[in-house]
Amino acid sequence: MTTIRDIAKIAGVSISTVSLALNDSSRVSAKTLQKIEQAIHETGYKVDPVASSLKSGSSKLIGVVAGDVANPFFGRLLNQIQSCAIEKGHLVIVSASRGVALHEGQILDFLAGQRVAGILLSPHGKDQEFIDHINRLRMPTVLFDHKVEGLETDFVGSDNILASAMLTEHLIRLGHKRIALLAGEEGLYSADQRTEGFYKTMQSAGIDVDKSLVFDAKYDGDLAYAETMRLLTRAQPPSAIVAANNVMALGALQAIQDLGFKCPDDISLTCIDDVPWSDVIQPKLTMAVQPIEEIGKLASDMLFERIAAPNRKIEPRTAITTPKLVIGNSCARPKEV
Amino acid sequence: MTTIRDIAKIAGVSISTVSLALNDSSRVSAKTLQKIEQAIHETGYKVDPVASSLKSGSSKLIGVVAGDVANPFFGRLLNQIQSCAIEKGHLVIVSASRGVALHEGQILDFLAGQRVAGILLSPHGKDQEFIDHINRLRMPTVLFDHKVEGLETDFVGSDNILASAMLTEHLIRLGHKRIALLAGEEGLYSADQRTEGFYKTMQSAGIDVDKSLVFDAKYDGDLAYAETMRLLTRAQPPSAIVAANNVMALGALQAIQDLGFKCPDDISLTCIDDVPWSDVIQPKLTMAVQPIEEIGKLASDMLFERIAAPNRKIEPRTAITTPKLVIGNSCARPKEV
DNA sequence: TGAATTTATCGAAACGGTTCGATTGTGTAA
DNA sequence: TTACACAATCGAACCGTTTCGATAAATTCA
Repeated sequence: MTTIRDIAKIAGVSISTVSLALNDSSRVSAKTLQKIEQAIHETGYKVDPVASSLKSGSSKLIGVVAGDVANPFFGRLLNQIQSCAIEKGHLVIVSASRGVALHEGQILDFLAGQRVAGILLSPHGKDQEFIDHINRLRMPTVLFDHKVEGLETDFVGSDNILASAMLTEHLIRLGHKRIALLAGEEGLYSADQRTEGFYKTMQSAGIDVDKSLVFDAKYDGDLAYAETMRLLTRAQPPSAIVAANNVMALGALQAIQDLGFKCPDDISLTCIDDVPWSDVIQPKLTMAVQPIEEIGKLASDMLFERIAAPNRKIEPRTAITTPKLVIGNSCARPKEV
Repeated sequence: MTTIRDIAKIAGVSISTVSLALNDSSRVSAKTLQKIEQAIHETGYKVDPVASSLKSGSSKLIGVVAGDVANPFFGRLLNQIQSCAIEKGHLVIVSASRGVALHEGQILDFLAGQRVAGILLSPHGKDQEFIDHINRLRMPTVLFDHKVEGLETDFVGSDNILASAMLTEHLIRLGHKRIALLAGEEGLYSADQRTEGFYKTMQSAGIDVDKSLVFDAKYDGDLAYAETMRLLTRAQPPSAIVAANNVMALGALQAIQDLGFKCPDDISLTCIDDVPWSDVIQPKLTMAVQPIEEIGKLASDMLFERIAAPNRKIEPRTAITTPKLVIGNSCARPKEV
């Protein structure tokens, strides 16, 4: 491998001059710069990122930590983050924080150890210890998906309350009153917000929520399947279901089909989040879709802004994207109204 | 930050002794080891991975390079690789090789620069220059999905020929003769194999392939959509379609639905690859599914075996997994037989 | 008991950069 | 001409490890 020493020797200058030229070409004279560039070109020299990280304390890597890496939602997000990162000459270390032997904190430590330039995090933890941990890293951090109260970082998410409100409102307008909610895991920021949007909308429509129609299915497809089975076979079943995410909606749809019910004739179904290839699913689901690529772009931009200006003090920012209501044919008027 | 120097001072030994103890505890006496461990425990010391990489030439990172990061197929694979890596104390740098500003070779160089312990690669290139490039890296490498002739590395893939043969055979048994193929991009290893499996099966059944029914849709959903439109509206349309991957199948299905055709009544459809939540798609597709998690596990195991024994010469291995035929209800007997 | 091995530990030289303070050279104002 | 500012360059220390060769101590063997 050719090192900076070799370049210095070939160009006939000192090592420090080469380093200076490499990091800020205006610091050396045009003549020297030319000699150095020539030497670099001849040898195909590349600065060693590891050595550089060791001394400078920062690398061309960013860390992305999210819950479920297999969810297509995350795939699209990662894809977007990835292109943004590459544009800035960075690569992405990605890790799941759940369902993995390592604790979320350990993963963050690992990333910090690698001197990543910044972290994009969909946090799982939310207690004070977690907050302290993040603060201790002193690293550009942007949260997405889940906001953590008391943590002074940037945050990008979509308007969860609006999303479930949209869907609930849509159903109410069709005449539904007995609306079930397949909620996400209680305690998770996005899940709680989505639940809140549901309750609020029902309330302002003057409809009492039947608590037995609200179930914490923890964003899990199988739980949603089981609960939908129960909902459809009970006395006084709901006439519509709001699923707080895509996976649960598909679980519910499966249950509906397996029981031989027809959607939307027997029951209406809506959900938050996009479903891959939703166009070919019959019935086409009515959904509140989040602009995933936009979220990825916003989060990346915020992060790289901080990375570019490491010493400047930037006030924590919050970006909330607006979900879009996509009307399918999974909702109809309730049978007896 | 506490460094190895601090530990040495606290334990009252030299730096090199600490390093020795850290990397192979049998190299130091029990008494010294105990003192060192005590000091580490007190301070919460962690070795600096970057400094370690610089000197030792290897890190606890592995690189994964694949075509399309947004495809759920890759999401599930990544998920699997990820857990395997974490089990071995490694994290994953992931990058797309296509549709990205950087060239595949540059990404590999970047990874090598980071001293990744090994690379999992679904290669895009296949020419001699590419082969030389990989060889020059001298790094544990496992290829998946696409095999490159002439490259002496491990390879994990599924039996593509068998996969398309299964589907074609299935259709032939139902009585189909005019079968269309939506092929993957010509020149890509997996695509060519899938095409080969189709032709072979048709041949041994004594059916002449109508070349106008074979179309290179480049694994692309939109192209498949357009071609299916053409196929269905032409004179003498096919009675069945084999799609070489999931994305193209969904494009085809969309076209079928948009034209008001019924699957499988008007046309049968099958594909290679799993489709996320295929159970709720009507009709449920008949598919040859690859054992994604198994592929991820096999590839990771091979890689970490090489990483664990860096100097041992291991002959290149090839693992071919067997796809499974999943019967849905997207295939029926052709209309007039 | 003395020589030959083995074991435990150490000092110092890397690994390949960055960066600070010092040095030299050039142009400008007094 | 002297003094001073400023630009260009340099030497050396440092980032936090690993590892090699050397040394000292302990053990084995004849």
